[in-house]
Amino acid sequence: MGEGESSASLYFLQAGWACRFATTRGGKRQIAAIMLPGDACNLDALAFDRIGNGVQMLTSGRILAIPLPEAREMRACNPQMALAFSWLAFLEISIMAQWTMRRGLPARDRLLHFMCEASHRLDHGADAELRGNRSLEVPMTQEWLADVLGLTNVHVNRTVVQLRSEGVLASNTRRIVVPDVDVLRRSVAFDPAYLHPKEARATSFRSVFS
Amino acid sequence: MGEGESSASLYFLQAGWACRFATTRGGKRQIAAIMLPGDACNLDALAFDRIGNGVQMLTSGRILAIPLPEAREMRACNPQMALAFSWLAFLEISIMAQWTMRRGLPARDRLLHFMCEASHRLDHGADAELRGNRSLEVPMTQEWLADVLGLTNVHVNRTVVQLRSEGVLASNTRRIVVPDVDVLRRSVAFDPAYLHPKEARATSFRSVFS
DNA sequence: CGTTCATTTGAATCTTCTCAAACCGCGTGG
DNA sequence: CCACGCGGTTTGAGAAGATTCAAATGAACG
Repeated sequence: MGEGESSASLYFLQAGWACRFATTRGGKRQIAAIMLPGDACNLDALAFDRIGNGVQMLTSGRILAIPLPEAREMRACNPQMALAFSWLAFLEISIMAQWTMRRGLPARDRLLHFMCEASHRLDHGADAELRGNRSLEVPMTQEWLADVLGLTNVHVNRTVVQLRSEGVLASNTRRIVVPDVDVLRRSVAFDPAYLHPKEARATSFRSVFS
Repeated sequence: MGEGESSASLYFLQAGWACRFATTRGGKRQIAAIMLPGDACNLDALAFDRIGNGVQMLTSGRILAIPLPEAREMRACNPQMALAFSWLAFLEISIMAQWTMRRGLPARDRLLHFMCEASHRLDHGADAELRGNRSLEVPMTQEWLADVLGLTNVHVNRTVVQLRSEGVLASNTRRIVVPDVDVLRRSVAFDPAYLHPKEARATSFRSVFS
């Protein structure tokens, strides 16, 4: 799905990692959000004709597509569904506020904060396989990670090398690995409240879309 | 309204400037959004019990408060209203994505981009008085602006001084002034598409809340 | 094996921050 | 009327963090 296009369906990610991105005037790719199992890829299609962001898979995965008219129908006729949609939208807002905040942190904290977010989101996400894991695999090259964090790939690399020497990270090509999530979480200040982990992710909802 | 509190009402800004902010662990204030006439201040109260951000006025103004139960009632019983709420939420998402992106720009562009956003939003906002003005008054100290842009007040100042010497800005104490918005818009790459200016801001909506 | 993509390293440079001090405008109380 | 304090702006100098450009190394895949 390219930037500025209009999409015919609403997409829900059921397995795998994906991201939403924009390309700046300077030709640089800016990743605006990452999607994990259970997340919607292009909720805004419900409201706007033209989508601001492109969407791309980071891994192989499974996607559920709901034709837009059908999705709008669901929203209009089923109040539970409408609530679930808007709950997802507000969660996105909450997460994006943190992404803005994160941009103010130094590179090391920025990277660790992102890893923490990912691990918490997987813990509460739709893919039961991924919940409560001791370790975390982030299926991104350092270059993609740089676009997520708003850093250069070079600087991300220096930071990764550093964190590896501290034992917080491991990495092979195309993957950043957190061997022990507990160690990660102790190494940076992270308050998962903004992910609203406790509040039911509209339970009826998960059973439908995940 | 403080951070982490729960709010009893939904607040709509009818006149004046306000902002949503969070305080970081380091005690620094991070402004997550600014609200202009016609904007909702705490839409997320519709979904979450505890609000992540504090809300504060930047100027005197006028606020419309709708008790939460009543707002939820409106959403549930009036499909038009529900659509309007969610349209506002998606607009917020779109704007916040740009705020993240903006953090990747150098200070000068960051500042100008923000000014452009403000001028466009005022042009399409609820306060008719403010529409189509040749000049723009941003009622913020450089220190607040720094918190918006994620810069230090010192660096904002240097940037302001520079832009003033170029004739793009003027400023007296407590106010940044753009004498000529056209000059501003020519001085930085800015695409207002993300503000979805064309799409009706749920017209029925504006008449109710503005 | 050669090609391509990703990671790593170095050196120079740039942007922004920090700390510190001076300055200015404005209102308050002496 | 003046002295003072306060919040906001301005300036300087040094340091930290991140970028750029360039090149070397490594891993995977046909």
